[in-house]
Amino acid sequence: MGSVEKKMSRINERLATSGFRFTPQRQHVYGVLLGERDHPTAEQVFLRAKKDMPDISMATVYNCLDALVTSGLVKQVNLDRGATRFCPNMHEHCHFYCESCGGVYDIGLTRARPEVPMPRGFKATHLELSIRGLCPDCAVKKK
Amino acid sequence: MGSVEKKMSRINERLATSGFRFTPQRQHVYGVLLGERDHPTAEQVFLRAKKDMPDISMATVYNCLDALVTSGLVKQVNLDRGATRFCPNMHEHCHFYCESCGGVYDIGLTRARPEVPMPRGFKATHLELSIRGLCPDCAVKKK
DNA sequence: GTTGAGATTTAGAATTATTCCAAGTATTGA
DNA sequence: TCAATACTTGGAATAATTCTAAATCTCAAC
Repeated sequence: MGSVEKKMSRINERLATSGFRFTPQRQHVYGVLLGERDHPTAEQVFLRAKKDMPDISMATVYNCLDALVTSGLVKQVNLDRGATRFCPNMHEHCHFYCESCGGVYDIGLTRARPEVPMPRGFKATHLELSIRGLCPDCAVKKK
Repeated sequence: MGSVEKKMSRINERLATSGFRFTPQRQHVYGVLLGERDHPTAEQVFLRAKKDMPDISMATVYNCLDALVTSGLVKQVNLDRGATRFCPNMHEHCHFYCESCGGVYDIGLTRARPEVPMPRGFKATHLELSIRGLCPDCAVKKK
């Protein structure tokens, strides 16, 4: 069983443990995210989802994305003023944001996570690292 | 000369080196950010700025914020789906986002920045660390 | 299997956040 | 002084997200 199939099989229980139902729309939206790992916006997910499920609505796409995020199957990525992007990669990694083209890329994290001393009272649940700069294509063009 | 005055005196040259003019509106917007360090949205900056400069417009606030960000005087902070927030703290630090109340707090970074192995071709200009969780107030309430 | 409660989906309206535009004003340098 | 350019303003336009109400579906209890 491939990696994508494994992920798809986990969606049911993951949704359930967060109190959500497993629906064709949620499965399909998750499939769209797994299919093209380019950190699409809700709008892009909507357009892609409509190809195989023409009646799906934007409201449902938002609902599905929210359910997937809450269930811990998908990450929400906010790197600039534009639309939120979505990422089904739940391995520890960080995001690279290209300040020229706006593209977002996953960067693997090999080292241990950085230690941050929390001031008294703050309860951290997780840590996010992002990097801004130029992606390879834009770095070449800017020279 | 206090810290705020020092910062205000630097705004002129900083804007100039980025090709912007030093205007009363830009000075005032910067002052608003320095005055209350709670990571306000553009809307909040607008409301505060209007108190002492009643004719300033929303478009100008966006223009000023953009100029300040481009000049390296202010950071733009995107942690969730909501409006972009602005932060005049340019010391190395990270942001704590409270998932309950949406508040944003500066957290000092004592340790060295984490090392991230960049894939070939990517040119990183800077690194951002953010932490999600519960702020002290919300942590107590949730118990 | 019927029934009822609650979850989900849908289209579209509403709201929020940001950008764009055109006209007037200010500033700069020749 | 003049022209070019930057800046500000109000309002329109666009983009992103949330809300609403009605229809549909699912599950569990009966």
